[in-house]
Amino acid sequence: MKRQALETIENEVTDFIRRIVLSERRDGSLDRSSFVILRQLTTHGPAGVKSLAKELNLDISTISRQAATLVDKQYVEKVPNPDDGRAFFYQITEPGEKMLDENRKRRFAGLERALEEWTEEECESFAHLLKKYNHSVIKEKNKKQSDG
Amino acid sequence: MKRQALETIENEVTDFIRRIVLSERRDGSLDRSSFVILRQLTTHGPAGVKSLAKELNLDISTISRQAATLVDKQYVEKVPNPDDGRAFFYQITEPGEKMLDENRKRRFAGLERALEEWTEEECESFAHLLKKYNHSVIKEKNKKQSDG
DNA sequence: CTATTTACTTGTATAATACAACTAAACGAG
DNA sequence: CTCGTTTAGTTGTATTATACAAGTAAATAG
Repeated sequence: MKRQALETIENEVTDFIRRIVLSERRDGSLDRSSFVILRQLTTHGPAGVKSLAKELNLDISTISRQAATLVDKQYVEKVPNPDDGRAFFYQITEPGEKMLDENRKRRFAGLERALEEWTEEECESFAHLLKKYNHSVIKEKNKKQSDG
Repeated sequence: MKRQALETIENEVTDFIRRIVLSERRDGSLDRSSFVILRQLTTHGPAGVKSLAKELNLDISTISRQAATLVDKQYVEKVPNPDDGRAFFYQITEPGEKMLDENRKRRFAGLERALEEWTEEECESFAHLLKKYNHSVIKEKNKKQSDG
């Protein structure tokens, strides 16, 4: 029955998050927000705080500070926008890319160890459903917003 | 290829978390930690801060404060342990159960809306894999700890 | 009966976050 | 061109979840 499945998802999701949020904390290196910003910058190209904030669903001020610490660590460069004296592009640097890559690898390795005994089909199915889930949630959120 | 699937999982998981952590924030009512404590108390019965901390993988002090706010809100009662003058049991109250239940319903409803168009098979499969994932991660964590 | 351990609380610190106030550049109306 | 308004970004302040360390009081071991 679908209801049963949804209940399980609901329960497991809570655990899922707590577990990951916690495990990330100890992970050393990049915290989640830095990771997410760097990832956004590589996958979607240079951007200013405003668009980053929008893309990542965070407050501008949050991004502003986090980006500042990334600049500090020299993982990103703050390039003035030639067409607008107020605006900047944050651009990932060589060391930033490297850091992101290492982090990805580390995260990936943890996952690989955990899912060692999963079959390929299970992995693929989970990947697919997780992705689908994310899309469903985005869609639902947009719908809700346009409803008012 | 399994590697591809794992990469997708890794990517999607990051989004997944950010999304949920954020959406929970606006949810009003119970925050995640309160929710988790209440849920733990209903599913595993009354417990003191120490065992709760262990079960939930949080610091004792964190639980202590969170439990205190739950006592404040009268969602749990702090019952002295008759066999040990230092110890207490936190016990969910009637209003606490009600609150938990409402929250579960609300979370559930959100999920249901988001997954409206999923087939039953997809839901079941996702529920199953999420659960399996959680277990895999716990197992991996324990292994890592016993390794040293 | 004292010393140690245990269950819990409280002090302090950090990190991620939001909202609100601020600064400076850009833009639009006259 | 100047002035008021909007926009991009920063900074002040507050909140929340968290951990670690120090403290308190009860229990237990010698």
